[in-house]
Amino acid sequence: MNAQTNMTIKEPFNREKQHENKRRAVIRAAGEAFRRQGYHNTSMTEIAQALGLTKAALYYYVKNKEEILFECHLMVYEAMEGLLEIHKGGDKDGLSELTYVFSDLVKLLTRDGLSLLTDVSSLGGEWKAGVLLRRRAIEARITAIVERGMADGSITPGDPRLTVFFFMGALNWLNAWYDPDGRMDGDAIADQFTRQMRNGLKNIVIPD
Amino acid sequence: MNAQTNMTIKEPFNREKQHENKRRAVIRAAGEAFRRQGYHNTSMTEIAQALGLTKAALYYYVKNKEEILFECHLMVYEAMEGLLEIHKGGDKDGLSELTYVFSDLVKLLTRDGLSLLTDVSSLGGEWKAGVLLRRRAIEARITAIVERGMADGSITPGDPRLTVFFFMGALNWLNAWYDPDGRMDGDAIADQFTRQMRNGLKNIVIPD
DNA sequence: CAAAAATTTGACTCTTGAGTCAAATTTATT
DNA sequence: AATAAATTTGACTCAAGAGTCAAATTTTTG
Repeated sequence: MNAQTNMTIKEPFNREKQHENKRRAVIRAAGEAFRRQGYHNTSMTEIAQALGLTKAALYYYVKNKEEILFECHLMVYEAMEGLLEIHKGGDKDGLSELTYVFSDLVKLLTRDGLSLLTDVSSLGGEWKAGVLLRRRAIEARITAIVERGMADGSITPGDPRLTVFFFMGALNWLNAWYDPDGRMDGDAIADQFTRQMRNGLKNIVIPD
Repeated sequence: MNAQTNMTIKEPFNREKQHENKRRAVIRAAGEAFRRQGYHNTSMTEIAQALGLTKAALYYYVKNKEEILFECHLMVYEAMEGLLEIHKGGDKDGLSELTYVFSDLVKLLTRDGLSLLTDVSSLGGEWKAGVLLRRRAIEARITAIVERGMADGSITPGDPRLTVFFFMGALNWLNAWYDPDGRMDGDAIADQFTRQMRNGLKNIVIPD
């Protein structure tokens, strides 16, 4: 293992890493703009300017605008799946697991520009299908937790899918009002949201 | 009051009414398309085709595409304000009023193509401001109900605005998944959503 | 039916923004 | 320094779609 070997192995890896990092930055910048102004109200030129580049340069990192939107979606979904993974398989009851998951999801979305985009229609066939598949997979995993909670008696009976749609709305609606640079604290939001979600589902006798 | 008088008074009125009705139809058709595909993925030509017309004809009823989007927003907000008006000033406590309002809101949005659009960014200055003002007015009215509920002890204490954002998300998220032609019953959705919202807010001691 | 008013259209212009590409520039390698 | 590889750019093409308008068509009215 001489210097030569080290270089031929490490250098190219670093190169790719550099490239990949810059690519990420592009997706990031685009994502923030998309969140604020929407996909179609954000031009490639704008995205480039946010990075001190020229539109043409972006195409060195990315196939086209649609791919950027796709990756934006994916980036969040990946993070969400990571969260689900972390909280999986505890011996807690359904409601408890859901509580932890939901709380972390809110925290995830109130941090560093990571945010759920809702514009799926701007993706063509293949890509759109991919995103929807991914979204449904996540919803399915959360639904499964809810179902488990209903089965173990911790969550009030009801249509599990509806149950999930209800509080997923809160997450998706975040983009419309939450300002990362504002004075609202992500953790405080997470706390109140989580309590509201949890109390809405807890299976106890609630007086009229 | 001869025939002449009747005509000069009635006819023009009817004319305008016809015109206004067709205008409404344009907004309606556009709104449905916007909901499904988004504003920018819907061309004026498509909207026209949905009505058996030509793009050019639309401009007889409407100033431009932006105006259509504006009216789409307004149409829903108007209906929502109507609902709020209906339930106003009962002697009920805050939570009760909120329950009725919310239930009716869900029903409103699961009926006849009336649906909340989220794309505000595609509106320019004046129009955008108008829509946001209207939206905030509605949120303020609902927030006021929540505040009253917290004051009279029917709703769990907390940041009222956060409280409202949470369940307003459920309404806005409806568009993403609810299919009017599907087999889900609007009333059933309203029932479960309302229960979930209400339980989430009810001010009782909830065990861990 | 004829005149007038209302409605619709075909064919057009214009702008915006995505995407391309050969050449220039910068960075790494020997 | 010279060469090669990576990165960036200016200047371009191209398509889509919004909006216009004079003329054609349809509807209403007297």
